[in-house]
Amino acid sequence: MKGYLWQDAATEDHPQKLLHWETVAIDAVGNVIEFWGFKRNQGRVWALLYLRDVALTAAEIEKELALSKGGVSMLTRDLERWGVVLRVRTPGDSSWRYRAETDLLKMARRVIEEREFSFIARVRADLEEARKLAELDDTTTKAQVQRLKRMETLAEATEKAVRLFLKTSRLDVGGMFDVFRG
Amino acid sequence: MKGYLWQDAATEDHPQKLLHWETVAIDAVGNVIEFWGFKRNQGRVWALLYLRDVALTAAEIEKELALSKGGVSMLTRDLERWGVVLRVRTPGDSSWRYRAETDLLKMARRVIEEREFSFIARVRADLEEARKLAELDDTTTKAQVQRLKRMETLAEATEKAVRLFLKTSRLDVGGMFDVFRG
DNA sequence: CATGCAGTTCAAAGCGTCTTGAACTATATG
DNA sequence: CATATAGTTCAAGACGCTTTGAACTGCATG
Repeated sequence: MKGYLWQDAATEDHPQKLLHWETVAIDAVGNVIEFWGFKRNQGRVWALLYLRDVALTAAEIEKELALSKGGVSMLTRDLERWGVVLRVRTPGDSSWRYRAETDLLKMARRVIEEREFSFIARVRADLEEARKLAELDDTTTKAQVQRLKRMETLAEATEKAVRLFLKTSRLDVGGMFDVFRG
Repeated sequence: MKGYLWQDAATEDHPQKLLHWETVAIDAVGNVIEFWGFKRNQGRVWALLYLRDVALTAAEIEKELALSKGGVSMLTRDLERWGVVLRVRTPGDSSWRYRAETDLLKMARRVIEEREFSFIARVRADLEEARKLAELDDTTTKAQVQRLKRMETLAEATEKAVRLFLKTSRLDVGGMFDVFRG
């Protein structure tokens, strides 16, 4: 059972340039994105770039969010790979800058689709295998086979629910995309 | 990002009385329940009791699933509290026995309702607070307020999606309850 | 009411993931 | 092409959750 810690990052002793409301919003996004199974700091970096609406350097991100140099490098790479952050090089500038590109739900959906579906498929396959093996075994009772089938039903219901979750989020956010791009 | 390890518990060096298909089914249930944010072993204990369909003692559970004494005590207490396992004392028996009572989805739904909804409510409240604070600040641009509103939309969409997930699972499993109780 | 087994508790260990920071590589610039 | 600065990598450390196991409590039974 995952614990959701709500530590205010501004509690740190590092000098913070972030405004209080920025901290609140950035951490809120960090928490949602963690809920979706990503790293909290991936959400925080995206949120900072999105709120500021200017391209920031790695050094600036590092300072604002009190992250390490290596951490920013990895986090921006992840966000870039997922297409939610763009890396730009302004002429006459010696370092890269990062800019929020699109919304996060796209990224969340992609992962749920790729990872969670295959996960549930695997569970279903295992339960099916177990039932088939049990049926070959003389000592298995009819009631046990029934119960294995009921477990399969459980997994199927789960898969169906997740599928619906994705579909809904896609519909819901159809409108949201426009808002985001507006 | 959580890794889902699929280790076959039968790989252990402990003497196993579990049949192979039992192991497969029990671990599959453990994996789904972990996906829902519970402990893998809570699912495994429930699955063992459900498959066997007889009341087992803590010592038997401990042996079958290769768990510790203290672990079984805590796991059965959790399952009992959630109402998915019943503790029974047969006359002339010096120890308690445990029996699977109902399906697991009920328990998963309850937690998603209680914990995840309040979680998302908190995210929404934080984003709203941030926006209100930002609006009081002269240096905040209109675009920034817009972006904060868009983040709220994101959280709202998430909440809506989770709500739909619950509703569907409840409907879906309306039928499943009967199957489970059949 | 003594004895032994069943059951509980919780500090410490285990384990997996995330983050750090120092060494390294790549790139811009004089 | 030398030097400084930006960016990457990854082993080690930090952190949080789960499990263990030994000390403890409670309960049944003679």
